[in-house]
Amino acid sequence: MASRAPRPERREEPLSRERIVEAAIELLDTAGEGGLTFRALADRLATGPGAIYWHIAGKDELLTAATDAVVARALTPDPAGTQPQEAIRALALGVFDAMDAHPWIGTQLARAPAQSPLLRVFEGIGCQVQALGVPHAAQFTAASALLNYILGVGGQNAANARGHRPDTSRAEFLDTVSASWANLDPDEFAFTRSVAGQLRDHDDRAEFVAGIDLILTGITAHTG
Amino acid sequence: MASRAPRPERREEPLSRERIVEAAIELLDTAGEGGLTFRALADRLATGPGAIYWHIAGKDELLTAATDAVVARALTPDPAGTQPQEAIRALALGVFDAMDAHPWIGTQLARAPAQSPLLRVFEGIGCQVQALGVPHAAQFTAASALLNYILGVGGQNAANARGHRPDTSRAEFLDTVSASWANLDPDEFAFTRSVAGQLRDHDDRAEFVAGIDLILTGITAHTG
DNA sequence: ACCTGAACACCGTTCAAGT
DNA sequence: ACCTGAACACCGTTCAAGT
Repeated sequence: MASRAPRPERREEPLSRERIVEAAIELLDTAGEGGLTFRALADRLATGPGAIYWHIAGKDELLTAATDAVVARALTPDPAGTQPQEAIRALALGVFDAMDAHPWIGTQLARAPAQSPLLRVFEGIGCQVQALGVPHAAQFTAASALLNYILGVGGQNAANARGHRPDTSRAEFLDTVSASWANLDPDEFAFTRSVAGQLRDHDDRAEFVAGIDLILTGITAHTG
Repeated sequence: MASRAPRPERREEPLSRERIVEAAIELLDTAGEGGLTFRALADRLATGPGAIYWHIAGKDELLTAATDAVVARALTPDPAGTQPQEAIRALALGVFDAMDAHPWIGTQLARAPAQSPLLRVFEGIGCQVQALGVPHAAQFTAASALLNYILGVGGQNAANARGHRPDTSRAEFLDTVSASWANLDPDEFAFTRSVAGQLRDHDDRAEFVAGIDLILTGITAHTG
């Protein structure tokens, strides 16, 4: 009665770090954050769980490598000559879109110590902050603020993705949350109730950029 | 040879949801995010793992309840009559200090769906954003930006706390990271290298408020 | 050098049995 | 009603044995 697992593809190529990471990304995308186990991964690669350890030290390294690969793809170098503000928006949107397509990297980035690939994002933002003419002493704060905002959004995206069934549409989800906000106690949650409507109609991506722009306004306020 | 576990305190009071949550907070604080298991918790409460399930649905609910309790304590109502900007700073710092004392809530808040206790923070921020005179259409964006920034910082704090041994001092940790930044490839990480010094000397808490102020500047830029 | 898969030391969770 | 603790179905990880 035990149904056969979806038969693993014939393994022609030998195992490699890259094939393992690629399979892990697929598993995370299709089965969610809880779906990545060494056994499931080994099944997909038509091998035993132990084989993976020859190429990867452990689960932490696997998760980091998977996040690294996805973020690296998102960080295509922007065309030279763009204005700093536009370049920052492009960079941030690149990360946002990657987090939208692979919600699990939101969780992962929030957990990653200040190492690659987070550092690459920080570097990219920082360069443009410099280009904006922000005084040196304020550059660290400015770049950190932008990065932390991006990470916060990513975490929330990941949490929301975990929160509902993958088949419920975005609009459906927003409707549900919006309705629950509208039903909150008016004494305790006056503000939240008042923006419940905005939540229902909002566009995640536009909202995300609006936040970036808000911070950019703050960064450049004293710069001219 | 197996050393006795630190003997559980005599259990005089009956088990209760509150005692369980309190013990969970202690365990998370002392043993870290990985230290909270139903078995360890049961030991501390001088009972079996199954007993806990009579009071709490499962681990997710336990984690949520623990975070809820800690955040609730941090959100003491600020004295009436404070300026909105100051009230937002106080609110944010309350959350920051809580995350500093209990790094695991950084992870937890980043994971929490838009439910309590996150919602209470959002509500508090939103009220003050209203008080700032931000137009209604922009209030949601403004409050979200602040909240997401706070969550991002919390996630990084938690990641850093996980990253090093609990006995290494803050200064030691910053020294290590700063040194590793200073050793990065100058071609790829010019900006990051240039702020390595600022990282070593910075004050987390002051840096956090500086970020809040940056966003507040952006929020009020078009308001007068 | 690389792969295999049984085995180990854990988890969260359940549940029959007790009081 | 509440507690107990063995048992179940998992995990990540290791490792002797194979090729």
